[in-house]
Amino acid sequence: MGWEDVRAEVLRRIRARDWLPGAMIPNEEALAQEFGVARATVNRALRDLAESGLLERRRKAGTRVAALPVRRATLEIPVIRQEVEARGQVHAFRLLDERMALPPVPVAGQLGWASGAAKLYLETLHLADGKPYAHETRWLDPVHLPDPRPDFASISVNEWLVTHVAFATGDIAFAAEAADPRSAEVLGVPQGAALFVTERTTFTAESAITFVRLIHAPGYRMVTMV
Amino acid sequence: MGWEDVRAEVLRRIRARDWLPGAMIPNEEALAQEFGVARATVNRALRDLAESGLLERRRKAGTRVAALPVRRATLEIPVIRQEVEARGQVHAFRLLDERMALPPVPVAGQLGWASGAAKLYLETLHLADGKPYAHETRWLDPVHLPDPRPDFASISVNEWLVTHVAFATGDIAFAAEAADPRSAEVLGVPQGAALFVTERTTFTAESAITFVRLIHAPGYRMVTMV
DNA sequence: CGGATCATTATGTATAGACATAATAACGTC
DNA sequence: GACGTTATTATGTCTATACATAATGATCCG
Repeated sequence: MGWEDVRAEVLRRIRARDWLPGAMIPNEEALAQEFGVARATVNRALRDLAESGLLERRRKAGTRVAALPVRRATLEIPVIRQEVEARGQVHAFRLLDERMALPPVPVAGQLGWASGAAKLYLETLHLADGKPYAHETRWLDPVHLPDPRPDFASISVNEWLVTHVAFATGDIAFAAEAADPRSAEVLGVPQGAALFVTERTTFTAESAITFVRLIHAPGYRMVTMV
Repeated sequence: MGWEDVRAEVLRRIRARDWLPGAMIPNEEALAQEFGVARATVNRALRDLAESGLLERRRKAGTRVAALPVRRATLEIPVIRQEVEARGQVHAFRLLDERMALPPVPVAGQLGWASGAAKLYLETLHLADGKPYAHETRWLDPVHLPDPRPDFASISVNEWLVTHVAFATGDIAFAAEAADPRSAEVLGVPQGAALFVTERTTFTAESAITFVRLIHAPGYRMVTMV
């Protein structure tokens, strides 16, 4: 009887509605006795279910089945190359543009960059089996780059960053947007087509490193299991 | 020195590039000695970092910093009412349609429903502060409903399901789609507008319960931290 | 040399016992 | 009855120890 067995049994009781949404369940001590395991084992199982949003736990108050479960799904956010290769396709990319320029005010603002400071702008087209897969536009603070700059035509910016710049925190946003003229041209779709967009901001402890927009080709779906 | 402190210190070393991507880190025993804690405490910390994709662990092979980290972000998928209320707005909904009908072949196929069997079709408009927030279309197997059916005009289908039907597994997909005539009319946007769509399929152990499409009003963004 | 076998090793998990912590419930006082 | 204090309780975490398990590397044998 391992902690996964305990979790499975608890999950079964929730699904079978032995324990109803909003109802308290027995405390760890009692469950440990019932299953004949140590309390730590029950704790591990219940903690896991709480992390995925099925249980709500509070000290002293006890454990209850979530009434309106906020399901937590984990999204895997791979490097594009891995994503394409996982589909059994060949990944390639073309660096379309690379120049120093003034970032738009909203971008500079969100990243805490002083307005009027030029940053590196990079534009890349990712291909899967030779067909457009995603249009990447990126603002990057060149402070984090060595001199001379890496050759981003041969190694993708993202992969260079993850292997050469300190791991970082950040946030990710997903949205639907109409294709602007540039993305439409690059991806070979009509202007105004509905495209899935991923925006990612990455920070080190002190300052913003980079802001990327990934505009995916039509038909892109992000899938997860619950 | 708790496990969160251990995690913080390990994370610091990864970010500071003391431990490079792809490199091995000391084993649990050694770290436990260094930090003056039990091995279980180190284990908890390293396991947590491995779950979020920053470390790769294999028995006997040891622990290494992920070379190309597949970042795992957790998405919270709340009930719409909670989502709207969390934004400080008032949630309301209108049941637009409720009837028995034949589900389209792709829907029936994905859910494993026999073709030719009529199911319940429900169409709902969710409002935030009186403005269109999301257009919900749903196919539901009436097997899971009591007779007579609940009054879905007064309690939203989703909330009725989570509180009255056994918890279930399922999958969720996100995509960008152009507004079809019906969604455009209901949400008050031009046809072809880029809309964010969430599709969710829910199963019990045996059979499919429901398939929902949530078509969000323009401007909808799904955000997560890493 | 190739391949099967076995010892070694790092992580994975279980255990009993202990103390910490947060939150509730009970109590006493005014 | 309202309010502040204290006791109680369930979860949270840590420790030391033990054994399980998977993967590697070394060894032995044909």
